[in-house]
Amino acid sequence: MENASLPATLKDVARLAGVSLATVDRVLHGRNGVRAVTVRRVQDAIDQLGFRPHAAAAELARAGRLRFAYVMPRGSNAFMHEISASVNEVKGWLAGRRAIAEVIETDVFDPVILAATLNGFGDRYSGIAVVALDHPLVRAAIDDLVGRGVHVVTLVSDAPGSHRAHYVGIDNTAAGRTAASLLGRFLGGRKGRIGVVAGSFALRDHAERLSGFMQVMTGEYPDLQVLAPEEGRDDPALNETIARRMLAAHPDLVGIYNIGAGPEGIATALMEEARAQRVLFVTHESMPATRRLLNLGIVDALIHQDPGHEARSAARVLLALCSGEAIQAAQEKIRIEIIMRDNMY
Amino acid sequence: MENASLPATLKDVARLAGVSLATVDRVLHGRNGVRAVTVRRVQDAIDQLGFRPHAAAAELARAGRLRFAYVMPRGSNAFMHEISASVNEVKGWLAGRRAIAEVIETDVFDPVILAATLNGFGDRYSGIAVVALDHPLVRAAIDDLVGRGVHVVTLVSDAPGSHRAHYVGIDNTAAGRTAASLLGRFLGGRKGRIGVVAGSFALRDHAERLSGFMQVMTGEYPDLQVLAPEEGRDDPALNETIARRMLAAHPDLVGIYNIGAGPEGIATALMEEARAQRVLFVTHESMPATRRLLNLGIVDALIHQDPGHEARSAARVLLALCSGEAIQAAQEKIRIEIIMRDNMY
DNA sequence: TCATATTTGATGTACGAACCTCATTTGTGT
DNA sequence: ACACAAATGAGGTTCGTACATCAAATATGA
Repeated sequence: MENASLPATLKDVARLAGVSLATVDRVLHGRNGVRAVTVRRVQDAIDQLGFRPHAAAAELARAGRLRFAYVMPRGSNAFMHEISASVNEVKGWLAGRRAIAEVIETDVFDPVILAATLNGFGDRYSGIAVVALDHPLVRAAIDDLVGRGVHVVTLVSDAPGSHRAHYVGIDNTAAGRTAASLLGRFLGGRKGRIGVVAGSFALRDHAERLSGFMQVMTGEYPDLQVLAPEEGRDDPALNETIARRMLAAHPDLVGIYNIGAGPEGIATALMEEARAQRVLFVTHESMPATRRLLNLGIVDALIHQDPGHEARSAARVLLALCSGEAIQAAQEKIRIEIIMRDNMY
Repeated sequence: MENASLPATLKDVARLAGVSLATVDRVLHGRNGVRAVTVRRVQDAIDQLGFRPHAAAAELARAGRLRFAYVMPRGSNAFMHEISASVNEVKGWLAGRRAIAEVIETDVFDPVILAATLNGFGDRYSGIAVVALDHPLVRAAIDDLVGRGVHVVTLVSDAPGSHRAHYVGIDNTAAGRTAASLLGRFLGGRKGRIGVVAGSFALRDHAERLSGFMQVMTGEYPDLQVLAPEEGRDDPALNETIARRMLAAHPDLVGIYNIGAGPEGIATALMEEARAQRVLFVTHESMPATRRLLNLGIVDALIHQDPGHEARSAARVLLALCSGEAIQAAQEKIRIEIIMRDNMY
């Protein structure tokens, strides 16, 4: 690491490696025409000096602009729309950094279509943020892109087996645990049954949330019995039907955890239900609709991930990856936020 | 806004305003020697073109000329140490952006000393982040700096009447409300008394938290009676004494809210207390000590503000202020985080 | 060993803004 | 109209990297 006073520059690397600037440049950009021995010598110098390209200089010198793609689900739920909206805000910031972002909408829930979309990119983009699907076809498409030198990060929904450089999103197991803790604490010792509504258990994030939820419920709140989870396909109408059926079948229902989207349906069912004690309701994501329900007292708490932070984080990470900068782990960590009436924003 | 295809540069501004690059530069940096009419003409051109200085170019040209000071409390509580530690990490990031940050430790709780420290800075720094005190002397010192062209942001603790450009910290009233909601919800209808321990009501943030706490308690939880708040001066030992006295005097004490630092003392008192039903405990800031208490089940929830985010945010804002960049409001908003066992990090 | 291919060096330009100096123009008061 | 100050222009240098070109050195194969 040498002297930490001033960051090392390319010139320093060249001097230490005993080669010219041009050669360092070739190594740094993976251009061919450099012997393996020389490559190693340069890389040693880079390591020894702790050299990191000065992002601003790189950006300034970059001839063409960087092109990023955000691959988002088409016509999906409100939360995804919030992310898309945030991406549009990020475009302005990226423009200032001489990078262009495009939002590509596709059916991310169909592995074949999503993989085809990714495969069709060629090398149009230098970086891609994709709301992924944990499926062999998708993993293969991602790995193919990475192999061709495209930087890929997953957004909101991960594809853990792939070679994506980074996952921008929350730990969904922990999110499920958090939901369970909140319900358990808010119920303060009351006994009864808990209903769980998910979008689809085929979605990795939903399955993980459920798993975390069950961990805590069975482990810490034995007085609360969780009903068999049901799939509402993120559809408010279907969710409403499910919630009504649960309420009717179980007079001792004391709480509902909605794992996916479409909480409005469940809220409708709850609002028409008159019980001595309210049925608690925990759902995900802070959005106009859910904030309204929180204010009305229908929803008791929201488990939130900040779409703005996610969109920005993906942009920062892609930019860092493209320019060889270090990623600030602490900054890019997406938090599981608990939102109640008073810390709403 | 003209043509959005390519961002406008200084040259474009100069051409449109009909002046030279040098004059634009003078206007941009508030150097004197430019007629008011000319200044306006240049600013009109800037607005018309939507000119934003190219961050990377500015950074590159800056080359270490920016000096920032973080004015932090000396020998204070653990949370402040966490911020100081974060600031040290930020130094590295700032170094990469060719800006220099220094941490100045002083007695920020004494208005005279703090004001003297600020007054002594002259124009050694182009930006200052200060853990402020809401006091006329301090406000005057800040205003003086601002008047001399130094960019000032307040950190964690604000000085609302001053001309500081930005406050990096949470809404403490809302934080107090959040604490009350959590206690209220966790108690699930139990009746009883609530104890409140603060550091000092002379500290604006403590007073604000208390105010928010009382708002919610009196408004929403009439079954919970709040005892007269006590001052523990952020001292664990004193806090322990206070907590013991509260527990002894009130068999119906069901919860404690610790507004300031030193929660360990209260925890000690609580751990030695054997009651049929636990006394709930809500305190501020996620740190090793409080996370331990959360894991042990002594603390039920933490109201947290992320010191890393605050240190970085101050750096970003100062950098933006110094280089005429826009501040990303959504990004710089410091959130009131609710931490439980499962979303701890 | 020679011809050829591969690897490396030397050098220059560009990026956009910050900041500097020195000349020149413009304005002001008398 | 003059001196003098204030305002402005012109131009250069710097930051660290990307990228291009051409020459020189070295390695490789027949």
